[in-house]
Amino acid sequence: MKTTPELSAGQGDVYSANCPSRAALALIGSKWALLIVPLLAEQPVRNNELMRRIEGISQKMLTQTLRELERNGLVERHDHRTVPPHVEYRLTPLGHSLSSTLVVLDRWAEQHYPALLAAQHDFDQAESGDS
Amino acid sequence: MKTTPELSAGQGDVYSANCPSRAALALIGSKWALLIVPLLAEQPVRNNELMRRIEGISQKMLTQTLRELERNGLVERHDHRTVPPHVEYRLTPLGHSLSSTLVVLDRWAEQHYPALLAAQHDFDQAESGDS
DNA sequence: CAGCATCCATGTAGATACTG
DNA sequence: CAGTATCTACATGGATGCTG
Repeated sequence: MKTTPELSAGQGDVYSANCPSRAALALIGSKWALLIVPLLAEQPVRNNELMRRIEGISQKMLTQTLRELERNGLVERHDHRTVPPHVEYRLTPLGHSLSSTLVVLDRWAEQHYPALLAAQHDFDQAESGDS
Repeated sequence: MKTTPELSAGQGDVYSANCPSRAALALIGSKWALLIVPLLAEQPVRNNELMRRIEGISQKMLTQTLRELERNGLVERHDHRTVPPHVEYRLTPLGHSLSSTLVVLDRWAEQHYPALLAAQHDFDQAESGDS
């Protein structure tokens, strides 16, 4: 029985600076991918609807993130080639497998952010009050 | 008293730009927190060992991330106040609850990065080859 | 509607040197 | 050993205007 499992040792893990899993982690942990992927898990969504449902994202970052997700095989882009343009984004099977863990992360944030805010308050109080 | 606010839609979710859960998500999804938290889940770790085990992190980013995690109630800092200094970091219960989802994310990256690399290859091929 | 190009402000992160 | 301080390079990301 290993107390330090394969998580922390050797090649092929996220703790190795040169392992590509680092880059993968950076992609899937990026600010907007964290929101886009779980949203696409429900059903295919168009560019414009993504803009509306993800508050605060810019067209630039949306396209940029979608492209990167597409490039990594997590998202498929379907251009209906109509006028006016109609482009749908949907998850690949690989994207769905990722989404199932990302939704858990999103829900963790939604459920626990009050605790984080409370902790921040206490911490900042102690900071200003210590002598 | 409601300890768990509405989680479903509208306010209180990560898709609302003004919701603090966005900031929470940014913290827990940050490059280094993604690595530090699961590592601390195993057992308390000292600063120096974190530096060694997390390849590529700088002292600055390590301290900075640990501080932010501490401020948000995810990590506890134990200063033994000895000479030479001996400081241990460990997860709080809240931190452990987060860690259980982060380890899944880390493992996803480790398991699927070959698929991402393959997709990148195909995508880049198609890019340069399309007409 | 979808998206690209450009400019520009800010944030992030590394290197280095110094301190309790 | 465990930080802090400072400076700087670079990436991130927003605003705007234009195109198919």
